[in-house]
Amino acid sequence: MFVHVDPAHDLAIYDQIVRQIKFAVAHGAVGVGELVPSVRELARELAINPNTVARAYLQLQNENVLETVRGLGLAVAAGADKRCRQERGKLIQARLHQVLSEARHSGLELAEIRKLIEAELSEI
Amino acid sequence: MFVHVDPAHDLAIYDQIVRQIKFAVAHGAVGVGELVPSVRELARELAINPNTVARAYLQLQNENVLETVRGLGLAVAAGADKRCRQERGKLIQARLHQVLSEARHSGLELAEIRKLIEAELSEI
Amino acid sequence: MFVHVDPAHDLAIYDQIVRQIKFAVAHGAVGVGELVPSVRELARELAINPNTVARAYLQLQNENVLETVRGLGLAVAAGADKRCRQERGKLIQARLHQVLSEARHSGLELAEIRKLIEAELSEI
Amino acid sequence: MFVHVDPAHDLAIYDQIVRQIKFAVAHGAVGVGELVPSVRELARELAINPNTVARAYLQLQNENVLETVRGLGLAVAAGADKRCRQERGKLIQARLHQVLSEARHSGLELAEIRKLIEAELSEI
DNA sequence: GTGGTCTAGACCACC
DNA sequence: GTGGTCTAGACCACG
Repeated sequence: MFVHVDPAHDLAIYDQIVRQIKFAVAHGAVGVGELVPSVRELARELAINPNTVARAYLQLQNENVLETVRGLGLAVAAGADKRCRQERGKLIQARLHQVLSEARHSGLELAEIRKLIEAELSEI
Repeated sequence: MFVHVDPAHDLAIYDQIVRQIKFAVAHGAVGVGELVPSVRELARELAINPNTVARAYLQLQNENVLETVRGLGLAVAAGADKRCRQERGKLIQARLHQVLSEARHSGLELAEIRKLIEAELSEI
Repeated sequence: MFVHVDPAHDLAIYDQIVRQIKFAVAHGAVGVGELVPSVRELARELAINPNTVARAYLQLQNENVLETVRGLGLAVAAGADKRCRQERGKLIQARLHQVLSEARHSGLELAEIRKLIEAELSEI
Repeated sequence: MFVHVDPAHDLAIYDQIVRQIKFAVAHGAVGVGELVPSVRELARELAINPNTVARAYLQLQNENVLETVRGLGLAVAAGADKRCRQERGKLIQARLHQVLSEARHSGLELAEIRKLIEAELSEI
């Protein structure tokens, strides 16, 4: 399964599931039209409360990532792959913006910031 | 005053105060040994409950940023300025690391990441 | 239950709770990973305000003795047992040091101090 | 002067004064019948609030360590030296009792406690 | 059910 | 005046 969860993480469990499903959809790990695991199955697998999985799936439906296929379950919605990729890009950009602007406001010089960035990039 | 608070922000009010006091200490807006505004005064100024301010101040004491001067109030602890600056640096580095590694894991090419960074840096 | 509180004691109630939880952890009365009584339950049991219990638990989290398990409660953190035992040892040593050095400074002869100690030890 | 005060100490300032006066009396640093510094003089010397000194002196009068000498000030009361020495002895004994009993209750073996004590005694 | 946060108001010791 | 502690009761997100 492409989802794993860490109850000790500060992010809510249902949110971890949401993100990972979106991530999987963005990467094509699950294709458009494919069924995701049922609420009960995923809950059993992750050893968490089914309500938590249901909540994650509900949010994914509200964001048009998943859609119900009557009698079968939930499937990845048409266009969800593209939307997930876009969202991911925007998210990263927004976070990058926030970090860099905070770094600047906290008094670091541009040169110092560049140094930090290069150090991090070379690590990856 | 060097503290302002946004109750609509997702960060807890007491945490906003904690961060801003640390920020002020790191910048020298309040020097070592100086008194910070009293609990009641800051509460009145921010139009929040004194307990909330007290909680923020309590945490700052636990982190050795403030110390009580009995009967007078709370003062910036010795060495707090240096420690706050260091902490700030580490925090920024950690966040930068997280964002960049997430960017990399989400499939962006190094060249694309650099483009985003340059765009953000030039904005600042 | 392994916690009891004396409101007449000069030590703050929340601090009594903190110490007794640490004591229980050090002794293994509650094992690593086990849940401690919920805030509301302990408050009811001790007939005190839930906020007071919450404050004690907050401090125990800051000292890495407890950690939240979302939706379930607070559990003893990994390694907390060892840390609590160490802390207890250091505390006793520090207090012993203080008493003995005060005794010496107040003019008592070594022989007299030893007499006092033997008297106390035989009592225990 | 035989009194010095640390506002950062956790003990209340007035209590620090009380203890040090008693200590001085017990040692004979100030003899029976001798005058102690006036409230104003001591306050100026220690750079603290005169009310604080007054409170300490008040308590010392209540405990019959000092007595007023009309027109002159406060003097060490007759027999105060003996009483201070006795009190000091009892205090040390009580504290020793507390530390040793806590050490025992926290699970340390008698042999271990003795080791700690010897280590401390040899240091002094 | 759980903890986390916030408000409101009280009493205390200390300076 | 100051901070420290405690009570009472509310609302929230999470599982």
